[in-house]
Amino acid sequence: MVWTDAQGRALTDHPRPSVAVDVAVLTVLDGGLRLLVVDGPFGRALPGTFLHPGERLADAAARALRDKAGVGDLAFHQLGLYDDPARDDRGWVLSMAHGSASPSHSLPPTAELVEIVDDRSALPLAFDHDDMVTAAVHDLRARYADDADPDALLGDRFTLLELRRVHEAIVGRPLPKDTFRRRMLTHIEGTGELVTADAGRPAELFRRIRAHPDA
Amino acid sequence: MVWTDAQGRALTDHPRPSVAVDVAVLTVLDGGLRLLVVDGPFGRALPGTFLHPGERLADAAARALRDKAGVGDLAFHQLGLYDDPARDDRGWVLSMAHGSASPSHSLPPTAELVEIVDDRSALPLAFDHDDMVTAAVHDLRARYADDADPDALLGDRFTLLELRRVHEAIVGRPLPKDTFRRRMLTHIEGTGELVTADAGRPAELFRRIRAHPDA
DNA sequence: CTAATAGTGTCTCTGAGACACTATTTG
DNA sequence: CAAATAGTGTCTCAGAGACACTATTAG
Repeated sequence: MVWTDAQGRALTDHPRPSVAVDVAVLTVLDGGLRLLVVDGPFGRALPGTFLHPGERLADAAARALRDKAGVGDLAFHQLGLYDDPARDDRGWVLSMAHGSASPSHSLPPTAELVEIVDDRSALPLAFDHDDMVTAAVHDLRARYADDADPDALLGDRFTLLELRRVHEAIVGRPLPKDTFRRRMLTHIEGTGELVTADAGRPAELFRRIRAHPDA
Repeated sequence: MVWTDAQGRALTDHPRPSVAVDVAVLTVLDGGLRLLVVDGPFGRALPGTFLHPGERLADAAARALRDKAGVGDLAFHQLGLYDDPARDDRGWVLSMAHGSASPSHSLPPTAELVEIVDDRSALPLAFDHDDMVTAAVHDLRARYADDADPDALLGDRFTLLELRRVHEAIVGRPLPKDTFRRRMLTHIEGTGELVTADAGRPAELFRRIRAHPDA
């Protein structure tokens, strides 16, 4: 049996698009957001690849990160499918944009990180990757608005100052320390441990609390 | 010049997936959420279609709604790309799920509307369409949480009772009328007009306010 | 001691929820 | 008049922001 679409054409008669995945990996460095980019024949671009036959999108995205940028084990999620037929000169290519956030020390030292300015890459990217980056930044901001550190940009344990620096980089403005502390205390819990910096009173180390208590 | 991927294969050598679009159209009827479904060879399913060569996803989704369900002129947005290689027995088919909301009176009288119970279709759907519906319901709820009527489920003018009924259907629980009124007054503005129902004091008609004042 | 950083007490403002009240219509 | 629906006054509670205060370290 051959399945046909509404126009009576067999499925296999349809020219099909190539499907790609691209991943916008964001990180926090020097108090600001940065984006992982790779250089290729089209200039600076997000790490990406074409979907292999039968492959899952998540697997393709992980493969792109590994092969193009040398990073592994990142969590990411879908942002949107970019579908302008003219978005790629090579032909009809749809690309599923993914967003990810990861601590800068987990990226290879050779990784090229460009600044995020005004929710965009400071250096222009190939294809429609600039739009993907803006979507990734907005998505990151939305997910950090109501949680402490959902993407584990910090390690298991962290001080409230470290957590606040991460949030400030993501929202792009300074946050009041007292309000921030009280707001976060519903999402994190103190270990008894103290850690001392160069000067001043030692800070307590906190850890994330599992899930939302209302879920 | 022939572009190749990281494995050195030419792009055109890749077997490519079929790409489909599916649309979860939600509406409010009799105080509850309903879903527009169509009957096909696989049973009840969301209206959908295969992407035609060079076509935009939005155009394909609009075409599916027109051809499969007889509805036009709906706004929708992307929910996610469903990519399980085994999701469709006919072969390798990726499907971009879209969500939409539209007033029930704008749907054809013959449209089949199934109830939404517990964020799912009361009747099971083909493929992975049940998952798409749940995503659409959550998306709808998120977008109505901070706005009056972003998808224009009501007409230009409406009473606060009508608006509250819509929100109650979407969040799935009754809402207190006084709090709801005060919360909505930042998103809507009163016309001077009054409208009288069967009994009781006439209600004022309101309209949506353009955009968020903080944007 | 001072400088520096961590953390708290408290006031104000705003918004949600609860509850009772007033206002305006039909019959 | 009673019934029904629209809309308001007001109290309480919770959370955000502002500001000043206390606490604990290094030197």
